[in-house]
Amino acid sequence: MKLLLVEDNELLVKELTKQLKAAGYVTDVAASAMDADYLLKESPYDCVILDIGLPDGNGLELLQHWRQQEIATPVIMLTARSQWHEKVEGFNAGADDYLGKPFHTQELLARLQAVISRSNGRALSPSKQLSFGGITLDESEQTVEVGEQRFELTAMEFRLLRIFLLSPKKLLSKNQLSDKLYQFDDEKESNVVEVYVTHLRKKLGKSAIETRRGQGYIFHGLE
Amino acid sequence: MKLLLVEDNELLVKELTKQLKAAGYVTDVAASAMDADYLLKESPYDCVILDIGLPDGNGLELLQHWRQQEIATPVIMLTARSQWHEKVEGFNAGADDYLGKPFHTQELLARLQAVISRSNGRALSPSKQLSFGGITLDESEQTVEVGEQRFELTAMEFRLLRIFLLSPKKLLSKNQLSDKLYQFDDEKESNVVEVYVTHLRKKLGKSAIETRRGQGYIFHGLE
DNA sequence: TGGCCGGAATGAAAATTCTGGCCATTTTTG
DNA sequence: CAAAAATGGCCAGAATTTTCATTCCGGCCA
Repeated sequence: MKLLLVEDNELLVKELTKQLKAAGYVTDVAASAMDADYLLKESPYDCVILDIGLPDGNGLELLQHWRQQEIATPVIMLTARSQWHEKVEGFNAGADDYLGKPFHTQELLARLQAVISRSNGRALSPSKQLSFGGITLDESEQTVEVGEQRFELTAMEFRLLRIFLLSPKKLLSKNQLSDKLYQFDDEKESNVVEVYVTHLRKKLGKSAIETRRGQGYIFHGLE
Repeated sequence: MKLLLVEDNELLVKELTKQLKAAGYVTDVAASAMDADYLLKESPYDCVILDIGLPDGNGLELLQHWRQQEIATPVIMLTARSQWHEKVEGFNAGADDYLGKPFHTQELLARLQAVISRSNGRALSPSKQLSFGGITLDESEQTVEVGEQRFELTAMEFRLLRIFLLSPKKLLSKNQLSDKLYQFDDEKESNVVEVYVTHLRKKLGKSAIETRRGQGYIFHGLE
């Protein structure tokens, strides 16, 4: 799961990336509208967290620019607490949600979950858990429930499984997967994806993930 | 489709040949101007990728030499990013295109496609696909569209079909075909071409490729 | 120091390519 | 004109290459 954080306050960036990482997100950071624009066109993010006040331009304009180009990546806007009118404009410009600063990280995480699930066409269960075909992921505990059993997941396993759960029954190529698993700049030439598919299969059962030779993997749950 | 890569940087050569192979090209490599000159006279390449900075001579001089001899093989020059003046000289010397290093492989592939199609007198469709008589080749996916149907192609089938599509309605001998299908030093003494013509006919329909006994094949598309 | 991650190595499995052969058709030859 | 030779179509098994599964190991961070 890959996020683009557009924010120039270094302190905030440092803190947020730490928290986001702990929650299993990979985060690229852009400190300016220009960088953000470049990065968004380079790789597919699951969500953009966009500060309204940017050094080289207005966050809102950037967002409008994207929407005009039919870039549909979900966007959560960050605004100063008082600026209600701006918030409203934010909606009109096509933001999917907004958050007044300062905010609790928990709040941001909750909205991320909601926005990303929605954009993948998946509704969350009332208990806010991702689930498909008898396999349920507990995001706060980073554990998985398979039928009666419950397993702990390593960070990597958790991230991979979440990606599968967001797009069940869909073919995902190894490149798509590693794009979502790793940062923009560390291109990997290795078989980590395969390795972790193996790990997940040990916990979920062999048939939960089908491999399409030469194409990628498909997540089926327990059938 | 056969390329001659003239480049002495081993690392670059290794990476490029891999990518070119994946895109369905057969690539011979020359590390020096002398080798390049020799190889070009030995076998008919569809395009030469020529580094301007060679150990035993200047790439430009080599190119000029060829053009003086009326060798018309398309040439794409590789130049250091900054050297604009050299680029211009490149055109004067008869290069068909140039590319500043470093470059994205995608860029090179796009230009190869363009240069090769042009030199065969075939224009690409706006969507950059080769097409003739109801048969359309998708180069990025390595699939064909025949009327309503779509088939996947193996690497060999893809390469062969591309050759036919570049020269529709023209007689191509089996030798010409296998020249373009295999590397300089691993000429096949067998009936592979016939075998793959058979394979293609299964997908394109029997009449798409006419046999001229004792001479070769002619590609007609769907009539 | 222990668990996790990334990468390499190894072996298995699958897909593709190649080979040789046999048969059908066309061309050549006596 | 008929028989022989040459050529191409096509198949099935062998060989090769590609892709994937799995294990192992060094390094890193907590």
